[in-house]
Amino acid sequence: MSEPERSNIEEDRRGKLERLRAAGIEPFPHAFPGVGSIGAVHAAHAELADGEETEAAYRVAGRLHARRGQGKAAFLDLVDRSGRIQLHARADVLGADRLALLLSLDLGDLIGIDGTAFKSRRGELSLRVDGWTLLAKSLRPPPDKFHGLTDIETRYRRRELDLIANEQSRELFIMRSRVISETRRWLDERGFLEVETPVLQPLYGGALARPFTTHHNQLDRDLYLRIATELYLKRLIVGGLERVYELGKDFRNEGVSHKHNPEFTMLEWYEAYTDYTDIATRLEQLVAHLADVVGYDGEIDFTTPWRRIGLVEAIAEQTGIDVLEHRDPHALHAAAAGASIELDPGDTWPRMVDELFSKRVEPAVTDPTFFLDYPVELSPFAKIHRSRPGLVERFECCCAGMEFANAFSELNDPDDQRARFEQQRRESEAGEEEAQPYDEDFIRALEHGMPPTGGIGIGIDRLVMILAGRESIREVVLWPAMR
RNA sequence: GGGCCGUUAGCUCAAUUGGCAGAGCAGGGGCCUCUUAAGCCCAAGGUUGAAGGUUCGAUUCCUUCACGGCCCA
Repeated sequence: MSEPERSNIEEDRRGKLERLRAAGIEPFPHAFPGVGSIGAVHAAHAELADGEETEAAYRVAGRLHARRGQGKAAFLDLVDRSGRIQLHARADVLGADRLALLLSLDLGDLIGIDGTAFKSRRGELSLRVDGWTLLAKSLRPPPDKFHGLTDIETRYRRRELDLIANEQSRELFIMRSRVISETRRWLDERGFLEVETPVLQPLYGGALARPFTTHHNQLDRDLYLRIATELYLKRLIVGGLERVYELGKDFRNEGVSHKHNPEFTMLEWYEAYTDYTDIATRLEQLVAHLADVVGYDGEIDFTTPWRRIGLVEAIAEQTGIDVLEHRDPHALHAAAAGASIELDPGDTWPRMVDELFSKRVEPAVTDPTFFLDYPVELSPFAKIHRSRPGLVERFECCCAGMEFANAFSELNDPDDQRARFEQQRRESEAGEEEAQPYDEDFIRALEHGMPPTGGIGIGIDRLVMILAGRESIREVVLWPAMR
């Protein structure tokens, strides 16, 4: 993008920059040691009475956010990551020249403050400015100090401005960071090993999705960006690492929507000697813990144990249709039509089941719920159900109308896995673009023997949406995909 | 991909049936020592997303395009 003509406001700021330099002030110094957080100042003086003064000195730093002048004194607002604090700058403390220079700074400038805590007569904790340092000159005007930045496109494309202007946005991404670090800590404490598997893969797999393709110049071959970490992680289970997880980006070449971003953060973990019911227990404990840690105070009840219901039973509950009694597309289509639900008559039976679930069951979920046991056709990596023919041991977990986790008793019979790949190949040849490619290396690994294993994938972006009460994935991804 | 809506000053928003494009904040010049969306006075700030069309005259009506939002696929 070419540099647009500067506005008068920018010219004014550059003029001020030169005046500061002429006055011997370095507008871009190298460091400001010993900075404390504004939040810590608030925490230390919560009990101060209105009008009460202290001797407590602090060094803080942040962005100049507002200014209320009074001639020979002024109030300024300083904002850092932890919050906002009011500054009181007085000519009788600073001297007329330093006060004037301070007041000549622009909103958006980064400054460091040495100050003494007191509470104003109106009851606001403040710092009396004993000294100040310009830390970086801002050459562009910040967003509106009162309205913040409301234009949605600008908030996504120029997230730094959103973070400057909107405290809720800042809090959300701090919360997201907490969710991720706490998840790692929680898994580490339980003996899981964090691993890193290839993002660039010669063959993609582990999910029903279309991949992004890229090219390695020297090897002169196409590579895929991973759509899941599943198959590599299970090879680590074969290798004896027993409990592994990976938390990172997956990439799926599909449309964007309020719950889909083409690159998204996925947590997958695999635990030897467990099945999907053990995984369900771990998931509900982890999420309840995260909700507690981030101080969740919304409508959703994360109290464990969560409801567990069969997928078939859940569909029957919402639609009155027992899909297992209509085990072919014609019969199911007719049954759905009888319940005033329109299905695509060209779909396969498992697709219709998936459609009924997505349209009727998922949207009705508020509190977190496990939906257990899926048609085998939809689940090429899940183990056959120990007692229900035609189904596999799999659950999806939904909350706030949205799926956010998917888990199986992992298929470890290499011959069955080979048969599933063959089935996927037939679907691919029939035009199914999301079918799995045959992965011989994975089969060979299974042939060496994989212990019974439970595994799960958790959509971290969606989990953050749920915990933050946001309706759009774009609100919880720093730079969401834009056209 | 389809439908609906939007794009006006740095930011947030107005503008009657098609009739001189305005305000608040920010920025500039002044006044002001407990204010907090501080206040008061003065001056400035625009290719109304882009291109084309209708018209004496277009922010307004029409067409196309770009970008975005919401809903649907």
